[in-house]
Amino acid sequence: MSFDLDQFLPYRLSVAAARISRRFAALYEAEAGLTVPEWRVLAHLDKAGAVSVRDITARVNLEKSIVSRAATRLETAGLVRKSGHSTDRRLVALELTPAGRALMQRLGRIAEDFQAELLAELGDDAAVLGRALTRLTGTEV
Amino acid sequence: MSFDLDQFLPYRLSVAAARISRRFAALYEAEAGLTVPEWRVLAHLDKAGAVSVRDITARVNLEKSIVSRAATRLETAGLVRKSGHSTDRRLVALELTPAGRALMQRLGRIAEDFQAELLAELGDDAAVLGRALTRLTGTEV
DNA sequence: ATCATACTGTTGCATATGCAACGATGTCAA
DNA sequence: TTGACATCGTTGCATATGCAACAGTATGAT
Repeated sequence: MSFDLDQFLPYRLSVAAARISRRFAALYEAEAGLTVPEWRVLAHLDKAGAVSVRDITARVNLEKSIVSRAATRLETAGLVRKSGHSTDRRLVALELTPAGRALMQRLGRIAEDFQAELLAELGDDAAVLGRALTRLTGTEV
Repeated sequence: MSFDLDQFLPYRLSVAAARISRRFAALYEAEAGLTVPEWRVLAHLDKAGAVSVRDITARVNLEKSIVSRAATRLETAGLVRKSGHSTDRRLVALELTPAGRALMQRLGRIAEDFQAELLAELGDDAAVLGRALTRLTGTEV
């Protein structure tokens, strides 16, 4: 018997992730036309305060070049402020502007509503899905 | 309290899918340097026989332009043969060459081994994960 | 103090993607 | 039959990505 792509976990994960990402992107599209990297950087800055590109790279699973470019675009859009690190001058300190914080306030609500929607669709399976994703992703989340 | 990206399902799904895809790509990298679209087209042709670009597009969740270009590359590599459809001349009939079939034989085995590895990592959660992915992906798998 | 080495963030470049034309072909009603 | 309209696969173009190089800065041994 031949190989069945429809039962192949990497394929199914990839399709599911792409669909969910699209659904979510459609929701915040009206609020702000962000790319996925821009959204991740924004969300991380909201939680972490002033951090470097390297920190973001490590925490949100993105290439440093992608983080760098996303940060530049967000700065141009007035959502993020770049400044130099006090002691280590190689580092850039990124932080949200008031406009960035205001936007994340709205996006955070949208994201939480969407999360609730997904959890409702998943019902009892939600907890196990979470555990499975943790296992698949490796030790660190 | 602020929004937590690490608990956000679209993010976690996306990260997990990317990691697993990388792991799998590393496995078949040695066997054949395929892109993900090329791999999907190959796998579908192996199961479906002679089909059109449109059929593949519908079945493997890829843009038609991506399928078209992947098919062209696979043809250049001697893995796929393109021919005209007998009655509807708009359609292209794609099918594996003997070399393509031979490659899929090897890749299918690699994929099944990898699947088994993933299932082992997931343990009891595998079944629930499958069901959750089906729910998230919508009605059709 | 000096030098080799490592690290940070940006940029260049090749490639992949998404979307909208486009030419070619097919369908269907009048 | 003709002509309006739909469909198929390809291609052009703008943008996003991944990787390697790069300049600037820090670190640590001598």
